[in-house]
Amino acid sequence: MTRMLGWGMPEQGWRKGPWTPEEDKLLSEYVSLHGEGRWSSVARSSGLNRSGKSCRLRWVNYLRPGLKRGQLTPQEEGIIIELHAIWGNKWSTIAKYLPGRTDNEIKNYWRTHFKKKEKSTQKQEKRKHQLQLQQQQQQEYDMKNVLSQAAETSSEKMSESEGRQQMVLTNPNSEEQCMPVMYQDVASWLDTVGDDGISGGLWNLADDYTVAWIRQLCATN
DNA sequence: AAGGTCCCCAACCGCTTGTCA
DNA sequence: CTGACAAGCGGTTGGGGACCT
Repeated sequence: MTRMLGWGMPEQGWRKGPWTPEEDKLLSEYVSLHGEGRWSSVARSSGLNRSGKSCRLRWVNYLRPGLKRGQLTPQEEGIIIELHAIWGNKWSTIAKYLPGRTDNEIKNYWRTHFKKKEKSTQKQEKRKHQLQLQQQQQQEYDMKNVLSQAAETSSEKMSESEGRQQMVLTNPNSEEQCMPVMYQDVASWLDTVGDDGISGGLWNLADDYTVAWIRQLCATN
């Protein structure tokens, strides 16, 4: 069965995979003679056994004159960060502000350089959550010990001075009702740990230029 | 040295949008 | 208005090289 693809040509027969130098030459010559556009006729007339889609992609991302090759500059990286904050994954829109760079290139760059940072941030969040749980469990455990001791001496009320932990005993046999009213602020504790421990990872991964740019962005926002 | 893992990037795929008869 | 086709876009995949164990 012959399946039709988006560009109105049969799937059978089109070459796929990496382009050869000969194919590049054919495509470049054809486009320089006839101009960009009408990609399906490029596919038919140029002698290339490639779909129009494939021809367009190859031209736009690789053969088009004026394309920059190689690593993005810190300035370009900064522009990407800033524009992505505005437009999200509108790669072609972002690409318009980076002459010589393609949407595909920017998209790939974002995925490899910033997604991993996002991933590491997620790991940090997970770690933080686990620590919170551990902290909570430890406090509950401590609390049970305190309660069991307290239950021995008193079954009424126990309160400590202001600004410190406070708890209310209603029924020593019911765990739920014995939950403390006030706990130490776990988040504030995590904040103190976070500077050189938990949240340090993101900035270790980010290069200086990125950090500088993000700081600059934060300062302007 | 060899096998495994990670990273980068070219290319493909499917969906959406624009244009025209 | 509608359907067909062309073109564009963003997400995803897969190959190959670099790096690690």
